[in-house]
This record gives sequence, structure tokens and C-alpha cells, in this order.
Amino acid sequence: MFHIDQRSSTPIYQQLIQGVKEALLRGGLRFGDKMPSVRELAGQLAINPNTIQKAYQELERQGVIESLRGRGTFVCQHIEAHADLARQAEVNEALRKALIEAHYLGLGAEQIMAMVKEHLHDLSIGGE
Amino acid sequence: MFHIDQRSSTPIYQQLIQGVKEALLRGGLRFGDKMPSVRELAGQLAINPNTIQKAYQELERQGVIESLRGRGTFVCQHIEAHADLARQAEVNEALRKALIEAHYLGLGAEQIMAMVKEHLHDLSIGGE
Amino acid sequence: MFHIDQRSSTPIYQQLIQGVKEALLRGGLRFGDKMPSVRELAGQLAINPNTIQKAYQELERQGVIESLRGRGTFVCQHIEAHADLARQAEVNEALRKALIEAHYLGLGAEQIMAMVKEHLHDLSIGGE
Amino acid sequence: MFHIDQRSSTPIYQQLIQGVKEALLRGGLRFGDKMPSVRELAGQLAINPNTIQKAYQELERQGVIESLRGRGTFVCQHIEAHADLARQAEVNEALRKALIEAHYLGLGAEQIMAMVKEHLHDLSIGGE
DNA sequence: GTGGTCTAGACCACA
DNA sequence: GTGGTCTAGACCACG
Repeated sequence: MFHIDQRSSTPIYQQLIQGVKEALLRGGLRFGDKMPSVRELAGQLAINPNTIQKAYQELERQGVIESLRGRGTFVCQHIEAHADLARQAEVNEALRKALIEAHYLGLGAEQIMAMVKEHLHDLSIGGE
Repeated sequence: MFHIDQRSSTPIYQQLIQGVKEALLRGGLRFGDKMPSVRELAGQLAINPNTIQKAYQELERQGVIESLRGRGTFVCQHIEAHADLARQAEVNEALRKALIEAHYLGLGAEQIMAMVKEHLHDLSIGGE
Repeated sequence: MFHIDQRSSTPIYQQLIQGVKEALLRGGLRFGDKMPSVRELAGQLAINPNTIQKAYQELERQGVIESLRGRGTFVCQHIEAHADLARQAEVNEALRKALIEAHYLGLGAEQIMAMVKEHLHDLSIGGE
Repeated sequence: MFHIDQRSSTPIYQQLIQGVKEALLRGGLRFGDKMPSVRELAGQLAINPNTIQKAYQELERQGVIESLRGRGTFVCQHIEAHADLARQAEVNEALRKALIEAHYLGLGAEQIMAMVKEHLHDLSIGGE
């Protein structure tokens, strides 16, 4: 269901969060869908249930999913991003860092722009 | 000389690496320049020398600077990055993640592209 | 498990790296094996954990082992070394130096060749 | 006169020692030849005179050269290597290490043997 | 003075 | 439990 790279330096639970958000963007997951249970997903991905739990909690905290006692966990309406300045600066820094690294890989501005456009299209991110 | 955020969750030594690379791109550091000594920089930034050392060693491994025994550490000519596929995929993922996060912040494609362009210009990253 | 000479002038962490590589060649360690944890090995060898850590990180950088967060460190499939010219020249020089030193010890070409062959056999280094 | 690599990880003074021994083997230096003065060589190689001094002292200690007060430093008769067991083990280890690294570079036994033979021929190291 | 190594001991995030 | 980061302080070789 989600692609997890055990070797990646980014924590598994963050990869999961990332994966859910991406699935939402690409349409694999829709508002109201039921998420697999913690145990089920842990089994499928061969990952420690604690790790799944941690990801779900974080996603709930971010308002992406919600868990209803006894019924399961569901994707909920995407709430408009609150203009959290700290978070904005953080994302901006991550972007800047990625661009620097891309340049150190030998890529020029045009190539980098092309990559960005491809990603945006791939993720179905359109105009405002 | 470099901006370090002690509170940030990203390791200090990585912030330093990032800072050196940025200074190089923006022209604050040039090929052949002598880097401040480990102890000196440690003093200026109020950081343990070992942490500076770790950053310098990693930068040396990446071919950004070189250490000459007993003489000091110097910025070296930037050799075209070797096409390390693993690293390339890594950077690509980081970029993708940053873009997804930017979108979750409520930014549209145009705004994101504008941000990217601004960063590239700011970092003096031009055509190949 | 590994033989460390505290008196040797070569750094402990390099002796460890060397030891792991040898164990791999001789079959004491195999692909997929779990390495002893940093703390465990530190205890066994009576060496500071940081030193073990340094060795492990360098081995990971060289692609010999890989660390999985929270799970441990594992020997990984030996991927064909990338043809790093600098490194190649380095090894070539080390070999040359060793041969010169062997000659200064009073050994002739035949004896040196015999030593080389013995080492290769001992390390199970066969044809390409 | 001698080839020095400022960047190499092996100390400059050791490179010098190595260079003198190699010149001796290849005939560039002969018994009785006068070595350049410390200052002269320091100037030629753009190296700190202390470093040259250190190399000369070590070479004298090893019986390769001798300095005569007021006259200069001269290459002296090559004394048959004394069977220093410690040194022998040391050289043996260096050789082993070089071979392991060569293997990790992706070289097979035949290629390594060929390299060894080439070096021996290149250094004019023949039968006992 | 420079960088390089090592120790001791602490704290953290991850699984 | 695992590995990863950081500090404080020490010692060494090199130039």
C-alpha cells in the first residue's frame, strides 16, 4: 500500500506520514476512506506496530486523519493549511537545502526547474 | 560567520555543512580560501570543537574542503560531482518531500515555482 | 571477536575497519549477519563506544555494513566498488610502499611474490 | 627531485624517506652521493625545513644516509637489513592491508599479482 | 599552531 | 534495546 524504505535515513514513521499525504494528493486515498488498522498495516509492511501508531498519531494531530473509538481510522476533510510561520520557514529551508544539494550533484538551474515541474505535475499540484 | 540554531532538530554539524556550502555558492567563501581553524570556529560559534571537526571531515569527504596537516583547512576546487545514483535518488526524494510540504502549506504551483526561482537566483545557481 | 592492538600507531577505529573487512573475506562474517551492537562490542573490546561508532560509520560509508535505526547494524551485500581513481591511486601507492619496505627488509622478488600469494590465499581472494 | 603530495594522508616527512629509498633503488641516488642541504631541499619542495630535517634524521637513524659535520649529508653503504622481527611483522601487515584494499577495489588475484610484478620490475627488485 | 584520535558520560529519537 | 549527536577534556603527530 505504501512504499517504505527501511534503509532510508528518514524515520519510517515519517515515511508513512509522507506516504499517506502523497496518496491523498494523487487520489489513492480520498476523504472518508477507512485507513487500514494499525495491526493490519504493521503486518503488511513488516514494521513494528508502535511505528505505525506513531505515524497515525502524528497524522491525526495534523488533522489529516481521525480515529473514531471502536470504528477505526478515517481520512478526514483536508483543513486549509493554517499560516504557521514557523512551519513555513521550515519548509522553505528544506526546499532551499534540497536545491543546494541538487546543484552539488552537478545540476544546473534549467534541469532543476524541470525536475520541480515534473514533481508538481506528478503530484497533481496545480494553480492555487 | 555561520548561522547556527542550537534549538533546531537538525544536527549542528549538518547545519554547518549546509552553511559552508551556501557560503560557497553565495560567494562568501571562494576556492583556495583558508577556513577558520577548528578551535577558532568552535570558539566563535560557542560549539564543541569535536562537532566542528565532524562537519569539516564530512565536507572533506564530499570534496568541498581539504585539510593539510599542520597547516589548516582550505576550500578546494569544486570537482564535478560523481553521478552517485543512490545520492541522486536521495536528493530527488528530498525535493519531492519539500514540494509536497509546500503544497500542504496551501501554496499553488505558481507560488512554489516562484519560490524555487528565488532560491536559485539567491544562491547564484545558473545554467549548467 | 576482533583483534585490537592498543599500542599500535594505527588508530583503533581503523584497526576495527580492517578487522571487519578481513573477517568478511575469511568467512567469519557473511552478508546479512548482524554486527554486534556498538555498546556490546565496546564492552567486549574494552574500547569507548564512540570509537566503535566511528568505525561502523566509516564502514557504512564504504558500503560494507548498514545501520537500521533501532534495529542494529548488518553486513550488506558487497557492491562492486566504484572506480574511484583517487582511491585506486592511493591503494596502488600503499602497495608500492609495502613492496619497497619488504625489499629493504632483505627480501628478494621470489620471497615477496610468495608472501603475496600466501596472503591472497589466506584471504580467499581468487580470480576476478 | 622528489615527488611530494601535500594532500596525501601519509606525512610529508615519510614521503621524503620513501622517495629517497626509492631513488636509491632506481639508481637516481648512489652510494656516496651528496644529498641536497636541508635548506636547499626545503626551498625546492616548498616545504618547512623542520620537515626535511625530520626526514633526514630518520634516514640517518635507519643507516641510509649520514651527515658529516660541516661537510653535508651523504648516501652511505646500504646495510643489510637486520632481521627485526617487529618491523618484519609490520611490513607484512602493511602488505596484507594493501592487498585487502586492492580486493575491495574490485581487483582479482591475477590483476593484483600483475600489479605486484610490475612494481617489482619497476623498482628493479630482482632475486635475492 | 594545526588537525586527528580517544575517553567518559550524557541525552535523544527510533523501533 | 538500537544507533546518532553532543560536550568536556585529554593526548598526539605534523609542520
